[in-house]
Amino acid sequence: MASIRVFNSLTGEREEFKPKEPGKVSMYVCGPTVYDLSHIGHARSAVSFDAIQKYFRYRGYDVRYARNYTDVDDKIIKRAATEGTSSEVVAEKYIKAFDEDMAALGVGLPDLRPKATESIGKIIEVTGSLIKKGFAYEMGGDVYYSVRKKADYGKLSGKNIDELESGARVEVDERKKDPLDFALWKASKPGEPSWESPWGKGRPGWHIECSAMVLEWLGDTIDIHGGGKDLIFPHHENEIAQSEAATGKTPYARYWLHNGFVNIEKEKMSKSLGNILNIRDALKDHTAEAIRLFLLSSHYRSPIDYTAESLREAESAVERYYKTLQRAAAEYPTILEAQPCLSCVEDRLHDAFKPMDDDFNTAEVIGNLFKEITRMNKAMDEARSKGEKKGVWEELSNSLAVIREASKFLGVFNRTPEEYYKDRSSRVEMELSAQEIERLIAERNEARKRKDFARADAIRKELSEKGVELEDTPKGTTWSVRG
RNA sequence: GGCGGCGUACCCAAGUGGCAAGGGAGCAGUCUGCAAAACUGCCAUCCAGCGGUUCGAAUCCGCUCGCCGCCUCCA
Repeated sequence: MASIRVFNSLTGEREEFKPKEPGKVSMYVCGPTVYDLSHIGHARSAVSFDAIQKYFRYRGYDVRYARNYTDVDDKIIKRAATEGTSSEVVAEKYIKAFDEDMAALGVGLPDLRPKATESIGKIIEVTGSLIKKGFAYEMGGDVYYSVRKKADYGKLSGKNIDELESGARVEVDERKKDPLDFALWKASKPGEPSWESPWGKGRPGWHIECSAMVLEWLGDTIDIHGGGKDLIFPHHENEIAQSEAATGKTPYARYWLHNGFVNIEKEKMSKSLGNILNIRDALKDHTAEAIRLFLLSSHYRSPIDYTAESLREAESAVERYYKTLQRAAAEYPTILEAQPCLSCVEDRLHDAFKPMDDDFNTAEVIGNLFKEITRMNKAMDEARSKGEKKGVWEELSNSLAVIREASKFLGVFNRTPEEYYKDRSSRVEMELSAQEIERLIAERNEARKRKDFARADAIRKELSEKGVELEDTPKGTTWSVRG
């Protein structure tokens, strides 16, 4: 079996993926800080790594995948204050919302979903050992990591300490020995969530929690660490520093994978622009499947632009697939239920999925799936014009096999046409009931039989104005709701 | 100022040394009472520009122009 190549942010190159233990993959991806609804950027990260994780499994790896919830943080505390409630309540509320959004997008549950607050013991332990080893120091109840204690600080982001400091954008904190030193442990103010520690009551800093959760659940060296590109500095840089200092083992993560950003109509999503797109708002306008297809239609490291146009295109692409399925089922009953023959398409599967082995190129795989869709339609067209169905069933079955295998890791094209159209119909406020539509279709077909095409066209027009589109097929008239 | 990325047709987007995937739009045709869908054909002699390396480059190197990200919480 061909090996998988991954782009490693640490080296800036594509490398052959060699896990620490053959056949096994340990993987950690930074999850959300749960102080608000998650946005389309979280969706991209989650969907990208979901596909990656599923592909490893598809390829037979034994995967242990963790994605955390940061449930103790300044923003959560602030939010709790404005809502007049506790951090715990805020965190729980948005963890639930995040989980719902992920489920809607078909993101599988990671094997482990640790919360920062559940690893406080480990955080204190790691912090303590960093002090003991001289990498961290205590200052009035705070504990800081000393970035100058390890020579290789900056190796992930390609920065060096002196240049960072000349940037002078780092706030100066008198308690720190060096402006770049970061908090491992923060003394808590009254009313804030806090835990007893050797340095008094306090709470963990941001970076240490991920290190602690990784060390606690996955070990000293993991295979893959993922997250958004923006986390490279300082978050992941700091994670590497503190983890490698604490364990004395290098590397902390063998491969670092970072996904690109989502822009909205060519602009960066930001609070100040007020263009943060929540996942649930996106789901109001588009099907989850179209959103997922859109996210996977570009390489995970490239920036992508979320626009009304690009989503409409994704929606059309999804519809093209289900229309083809619907047609296949109409012309070749039971084709969708039949067991496909995987051994018949071994070579095609290999060719179609090969791009995944080169840094998870989902975009190219999707392109290959559309070739299969064209192939299905072509076979059915030829059979119809020749009046000879011989061989078509196998042709359809083989293409379906390829698409369905891909859907195991892409997470799209995995529904029946009925489910798809039902979902689309339910998204539109229907002025007409299904029964009413069926009645009008029957009336129109009567008119067509009488060759009363004026009446027939009037009914088509009437339905169209209400968002219902008709299609006359050899098997009768079908209708769908315009998305 | 420092670090990094990107620039492929009307739009989106693969391609990472051997004669430019795929989706959308458009045009023409087949089919259809009409329409839609589907299918067929057309749609980048060229991959921001200029040099260089090479038998051969969109793909490697250099320079120029343009866009973007990070350096501060951030997926």
